[in-house]
Amino acid sequence: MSKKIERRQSIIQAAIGVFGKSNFQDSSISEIAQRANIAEGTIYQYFKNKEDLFFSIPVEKTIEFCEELDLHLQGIAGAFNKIRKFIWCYLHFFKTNPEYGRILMLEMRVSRSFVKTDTYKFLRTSTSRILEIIREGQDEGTIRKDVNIYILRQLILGILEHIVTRWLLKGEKHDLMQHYDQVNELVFYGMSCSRGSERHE
Amino acid sequence: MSKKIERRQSIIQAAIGVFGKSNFQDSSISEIAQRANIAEGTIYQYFKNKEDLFFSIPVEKTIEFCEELDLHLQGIAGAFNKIRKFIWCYLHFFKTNPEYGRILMLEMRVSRSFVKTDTYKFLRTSTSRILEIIREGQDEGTIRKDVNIYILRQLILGILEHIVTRWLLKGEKHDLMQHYDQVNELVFYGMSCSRGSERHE
Amino acid sequence: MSKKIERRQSIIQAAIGVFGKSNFQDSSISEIAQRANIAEGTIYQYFKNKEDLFFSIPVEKTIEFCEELDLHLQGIAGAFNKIRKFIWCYLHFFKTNPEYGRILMLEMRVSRSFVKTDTYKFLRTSTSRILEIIREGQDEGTIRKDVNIYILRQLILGILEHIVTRWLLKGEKHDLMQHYDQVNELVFYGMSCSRGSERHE
Amino acid sequence: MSKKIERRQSIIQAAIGVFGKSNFQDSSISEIAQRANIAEGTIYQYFKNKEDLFFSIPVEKTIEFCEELDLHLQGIAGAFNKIRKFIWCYLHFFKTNPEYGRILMLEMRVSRSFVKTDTYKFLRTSTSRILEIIREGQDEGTIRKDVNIYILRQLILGILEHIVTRWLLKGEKHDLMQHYDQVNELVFYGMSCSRGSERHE
DNA sequence: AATGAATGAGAATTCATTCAT
DNA sequence: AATGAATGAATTCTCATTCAT
Repeated sequence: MSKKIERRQSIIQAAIGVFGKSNFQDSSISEIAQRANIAEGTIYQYFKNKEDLFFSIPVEKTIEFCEELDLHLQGIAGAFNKIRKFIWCYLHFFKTNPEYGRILMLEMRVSRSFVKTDTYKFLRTSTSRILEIIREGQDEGTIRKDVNIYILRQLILGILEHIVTRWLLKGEKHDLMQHYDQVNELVFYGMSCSRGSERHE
Repeated sequence: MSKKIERRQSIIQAAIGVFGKSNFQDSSISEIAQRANIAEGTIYQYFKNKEDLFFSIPVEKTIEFCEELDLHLQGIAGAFNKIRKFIWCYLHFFKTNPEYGRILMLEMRVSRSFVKTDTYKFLRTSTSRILEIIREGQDEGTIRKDVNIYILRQLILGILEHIVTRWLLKGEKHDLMQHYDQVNELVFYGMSCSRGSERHE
Repeated sequence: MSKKIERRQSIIQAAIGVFGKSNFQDSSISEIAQRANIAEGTIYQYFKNKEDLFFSIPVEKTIEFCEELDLHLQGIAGAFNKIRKFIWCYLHFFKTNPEYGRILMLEMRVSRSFVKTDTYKFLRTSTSRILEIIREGQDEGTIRKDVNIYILRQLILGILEHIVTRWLLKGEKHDLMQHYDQVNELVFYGMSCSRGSERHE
Repeated sequence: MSKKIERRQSIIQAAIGVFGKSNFQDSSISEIAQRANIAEGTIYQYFKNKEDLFFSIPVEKTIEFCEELDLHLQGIAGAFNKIRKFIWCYLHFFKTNPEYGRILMLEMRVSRSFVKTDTYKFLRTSTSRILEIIREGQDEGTIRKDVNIYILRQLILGILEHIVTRWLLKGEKHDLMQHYDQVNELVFYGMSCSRGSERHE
C-alpha cells in the first residue's frame, strides 16, 4: 500500500530533476522513467499523462513547503516575527529546491494553461497561511485594521517571486538568502502603505 | 529592395500572431507561412530557422517602441514628466500589442536560453533611454544625485513588467492603462528611497 | 528475446531490398518500414538512424558469408583447393545476393565516409580467412614462402571485386559463375608473380 | 559568342570543385553558382538541370585528356612506347585532377544511371585511341595478331582504374606516379596472355 | 502491477527549379 | 542574357501513449 505512495514519490522526484533541467516540452518521459528506475509504461499507472505528472509536482512540493513552514512557525509569537519566518522559509525552500523553483517560477507561473488548472487554485489556497498571520496581527493590534490583507499578501508574494525569479534567471550564482533583509525591509515598509479598499480575489 | 523589407515585416507580423497564441514549440512554421500568405520555404530565405525568426521579434518591436517613445517625448520638458510619459508609452505599447507582450513576458523574459542571446543584450541596451532621462533629472536638480540610477531603472522596469505580466496572465480582461496612476505613485515613491551605492550592471 | 533478433533481421532484409534498388539517399525509411511490415518508428528502436541501419547491412551479410564459407571449406584439403573454394563461394554469394552486391560494390566500397567506419575495419578483418589459407599453403609447401601474403590477398580480392562490379554494372545479365575459371587462372597465375617485400597494411 | 563558351567552362570548373568535394546529392547548385560568381538561375541557361551539368563534366575533361594525350604522343614511335606514354598520361592526368578523379571513379563509374547515358558511350569511344595504338603494334609486328585487342584494352584500363581508385580511397596521400612502373609491368606482362577469341563490346 | 515493444502523427528544413523583372 | 526571390515537395526522426504479456 505505502509502496504505491513511495513509488509515486520517486516518480515525482525524478520528474523534478528532469523538468527542472530544461522545460516541459524538451523533457522526456523516458528520461524520467530511467531516473526513477522503472519502465516508461509504469508512469502511466500513477499519472494520466505527461501534463498530469507535471502539474502534480507543485501539489507535492507545496505540501512539503507547508509542513516545513508549520514546523518553523511553532513557538513563534507575534505576527511580525511570523511574517519574517515566512519570508525566511520561502527563500530557504527555493534555495534548497532550485529545480522546483525553475519549474514553478519560469514555467508554471507564466503558463496560461496552468492558470486554468485546479492545481493553480490549490496553490492559491495554500497561501492562505499568510492571510491568517496578517489577521492575527490585526487582532493583536500590531497591524492596522484598515490595511487590505489581500493587497498585503500580494505584495509579500510578489516581492518574493520577483527575487526568486531573478536569482534563477541569473543562474543561481549568489546566495538567495542574502536577500532576506532586503525583502523584510520592503515588506514592512509596504505594510505601512497598503491601506485602501481595493478588492482583490 | 524595400519589397524584401516589407515581406520580412509581414513574416514577423504573422509570427507574432502565431507565437503569441501559444508558445514557441507549439507554434508551427506552416501556420506562420499561411498567415503571411507565402510558402513555408520562403521563411527560410529571411530567417535562418524557427528560433532565429522567434528572436527577431523583440528586435523589431523594440525598435518600434523606441520610435514611438521618442515621438511622444518630443516637446516634453522635465525628467518627471518624461518618466511619466515613458510609463504611459510602456503600458500603451503592450495594451496595443498584447500578443507581443505574451511572447516577451511569458516566454522570453523567463527563458534561460534567451538570456544568453545577443537579442537579450540588445533589449538591455534599449532601456538606456530611461537612464538618460534620470541623468537629465539629476542635472536639472529634480532628482537627487545620490540616487543609484541603475536601481531606479530596475525599479521602474520591474514594476512595469510585473503589472503587464499580471494583466496578461489574467487574460487581458481589464484595461491595462488603469494601472497608470498606480505605477506612477509606486515609481515616484520608490525614487525617494532608492539611494545608495550598490552597483548594478 | 529471439523475437528482437528476428525483427532486426527482417528490417535488415527489407533494407537490403530498398537500398539495393537505388542508393542511400534515394531510399526512404518509410519504404523499408512498409516492406518489413512495421511502423517507421519501430526501425528507430533497432537502429540509431538511417546510416546506422545502412552500415549494419555489411556486418550481417559478412557474418552470413563467413558461415557459408566455413561450411563449404569443411573437408577440403590443400590450400589451392581451399582458394578455389573461396573464389567459388565469393562468386556464388554475390550471385545469390545481387542487391547486397550493389550496396557493397557500387556504394560502400567507393564511399569515403564508409572507409572511416568501424564497419569497414570489420570487413577488412573478415578477409583474414584467406590469409590463413595462404599461410597454410606456405606451411604445407605448395605456396612459396617468399610470396607477400598481403599482396596475394589484395590480388585475389581485387580481381573478385572487379569481376562482380562489372557484372553488376552490366545489369547482372549473364551468369556470374561463368567467370569462375577465369578468376582461378588469373589468381593462380598471379600467385607465381606476387613475390616481393613490399609492405601492405 | 566565345563568352558563352567561357562561362560554360567556368560553371563546369566550379562544378568539378563542388561535386568533387562530396557527392552528387550533397552538392548544391547554389554553391556551384557562388563559386562561379553567377546567379543560380544562370546555370539553367547553360545546362538543363543538375544531372545534365554533372554528366557534362566527363565530356569536357575527356576532351582535355585527349588533347594532352595527343600532344604527348607526338614524335613517339613504336606501340610499346606509345602505350607507356598512355599510361603515364593517364596517371598524370588524375594526379593533376584528383577532384575529377573522385567524380569519375567513385561516382560515375559505379552509377547505374550513368551507364545508360550518352556520355558513357562517348567515354567508351574516347578510349578508341588505345585500340589504334594496339592495332599499330600488330601492324608493325611488335604485338601478336592473335591478341584480342578488346581484352587488352580492358586490361589496361582496368588496371589503371583500379590503381587510381585505390589511390583516391586512401586519400591521395602518396604520389600516384609511383605506380607507373608497376602498371607497365602488369600491362606488358598481361599482353603476353590476353590472347583468345572472347568477344567484348 | 509492471513491463517495454510498437506505434504513427507531426514538423522543420532543404534545395532544385521556375519565372517575372 | 542574367538575376534571385519564391516555391513546395519530400523525408527523417522523436516521443507520448497504448497494450499484450
